[in-house]
Amino acid sequence: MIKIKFPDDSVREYEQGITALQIAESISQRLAQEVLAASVNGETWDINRPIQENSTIQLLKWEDDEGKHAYWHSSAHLMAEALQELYPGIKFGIGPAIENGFYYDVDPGEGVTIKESDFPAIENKMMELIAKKEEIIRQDISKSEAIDMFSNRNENYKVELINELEDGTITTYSQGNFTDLCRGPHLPNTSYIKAVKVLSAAGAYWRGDEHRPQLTRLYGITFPKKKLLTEYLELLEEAKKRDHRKIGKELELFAFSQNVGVGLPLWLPKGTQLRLKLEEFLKHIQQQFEYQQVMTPHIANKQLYITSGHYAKYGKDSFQPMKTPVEGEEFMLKPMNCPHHCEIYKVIPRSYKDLPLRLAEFGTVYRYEQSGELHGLTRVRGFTQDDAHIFCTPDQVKGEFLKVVDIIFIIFKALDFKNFEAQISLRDPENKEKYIGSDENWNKAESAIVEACKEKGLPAKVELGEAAFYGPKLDFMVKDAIGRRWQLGTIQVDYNLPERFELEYTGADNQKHRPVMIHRAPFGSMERFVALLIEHTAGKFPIWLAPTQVIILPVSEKFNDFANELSKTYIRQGIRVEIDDRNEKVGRKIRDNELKRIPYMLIIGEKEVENNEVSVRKQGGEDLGTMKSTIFAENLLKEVDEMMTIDINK
RNA sequence: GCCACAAUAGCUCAGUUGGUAGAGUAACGCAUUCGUAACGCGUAGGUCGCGAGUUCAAGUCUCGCUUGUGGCUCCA
Repeated sequence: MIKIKFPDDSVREYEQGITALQIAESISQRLAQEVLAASVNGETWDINRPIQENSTIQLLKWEDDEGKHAYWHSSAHLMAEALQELYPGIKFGIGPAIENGFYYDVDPGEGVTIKESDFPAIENKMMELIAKKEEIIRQDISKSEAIDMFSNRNENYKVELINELEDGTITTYSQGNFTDLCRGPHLPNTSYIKAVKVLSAAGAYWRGDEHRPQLTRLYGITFPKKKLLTEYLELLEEAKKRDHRKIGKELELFAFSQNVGVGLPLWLPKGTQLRLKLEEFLKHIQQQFEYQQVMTPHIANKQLYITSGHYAKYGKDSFQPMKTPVEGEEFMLKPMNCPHHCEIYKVIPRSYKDLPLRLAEFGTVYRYEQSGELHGLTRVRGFTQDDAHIFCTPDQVKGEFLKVVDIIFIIFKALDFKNFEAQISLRDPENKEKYIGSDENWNKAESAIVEACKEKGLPAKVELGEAAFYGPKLDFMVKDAIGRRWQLGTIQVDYNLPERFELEYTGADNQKHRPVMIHRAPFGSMERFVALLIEHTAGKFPIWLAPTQVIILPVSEKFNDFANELSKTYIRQGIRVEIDDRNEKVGRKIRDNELKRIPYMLIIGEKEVENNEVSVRKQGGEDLGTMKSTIFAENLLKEVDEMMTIDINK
């Protein structure tokens, strides 16, 4: 007999060799039906794998990430099995479970492509295999056996993976005629899967290396109930409605023109209004944090980027230098603001008393992003960073870092960005030659970031090898409507540029010292931030940002003149007003659609005109009754003012 | 840049096996007019992304390009 301990610390005794599934059965039939995987002494196991010794166990269901993971991982195998039947000779790469579903990278062979139109056939084959209720069987095999097995089947991708594994740790999972190299865990059989959907096909380089063959990545998702699949697909449809590209067009916020060029956004009047309010908001905060605003040109002599080191690294992938009438003279569009700010630093000799020096600029930069990378406002070729560079002493780094984190928190709170993730990007210790700067400086910078996060109680994921070539960074990531992660706020420590630009300050010891530079952009870029803001709010902006704050509706043509006068008065006071004077030509349903993104609606009829009043409805339909038009304006301006003015001491 | 898919009126989309280009909505005009659940009549709007090819005939088939979309790689 062995002792099995449960999450609630209760202990039961079972026969040696019992499985998690049998344990579940001993508790309740319902549980046995729902359990998908089990955590055994902290390791995730198949539920039909015999347990030989005293263990701590947790039964994992669909609601548990590990349960879902096993479920989707088995689904990936199921799709692979279906593909193997439909495309003889197909070779397999890797096929993991992901956040929503799973994928499998496959090489269907020379000249064979798997297209969207083939998806139904794949789905049907999967359903067929499910109906067979095939057992999924785990097997330990030796490295040489594994190599033999997969070599015989020409599975060169798998053989490559096996070669990197240690003998004695290799397992395979089989179902029907399909056997895959796999660590598991998996479902006991294929019949657990009830609803399948192949979602998309995409190219993916083998092992993420663009110099290696490109495989076909098939994305799919499965569910234990048909209804869950339907709901998921509906959710995706709903999410599409929040797409910033769609809303940006509908609300006339921004546009693109092929004549201007791909990836170069045109900010329309309403979008500009929104963006300017955000800039004003950040300027106000920065003022309180003692930043100084600067302005620099959009181009610079190529030499500036040779000095900064950027030309060597990015020169050939950038917008190419432009020539001048002077032979040999070349200028570049600026891809970042840092070198310009370094030059500002150097204009006058600096003392330790000047530090920290915080230079801020809404700086527009141009980067030649790969054509396939461009995406709405989130990835463009010309964009404006809410940039600032903090020049400080090494001792001030941590303190300044913490203050920047505060600014980012203030912004995310004011705009209700709750689900952000923080990521600390450090260098890859295996590949130090990829980075510029001394070991000592890197270690200092990296520990400053890690400590600062700890002090702020900010749970941050640490990623090795994700650092910029000049220094480590802390990024804030936010998800878009369909769950893609985008980097917004960023704080980067840089010991490199001060070195290259030979920046100095005179210390209290009357000696020259090198300052440290912190790059930071709380929004990241205005373009990307606005994009994510649109997706988070679905275009229903808080009143201080709303491109249109008030819409005036005269109920009849007779009152159009009054409405027009009122609108002019409001606009002069700085309220953003629109008139809908189509009167009753337009039905309420249309108006509701049109108005759902506008905070206030003012209805003008006979009574209102007589008394110089407005009947106010709030976004969503709440009736606030009638009031003097001047009172409404005063209240609105006061409300906006309060939202714009953040007191950092609170 | 690579893989897959797409492109028809300002917007959302239909257009069968190749046979002269359609709807809704928005815009404009006339008529109507008091708290909105699409008033009526009318007008205008398209080189079917661009360029070749096949054909008596191409929105539809083939090829190339452009732009967009979902991924991969990249992201100073």
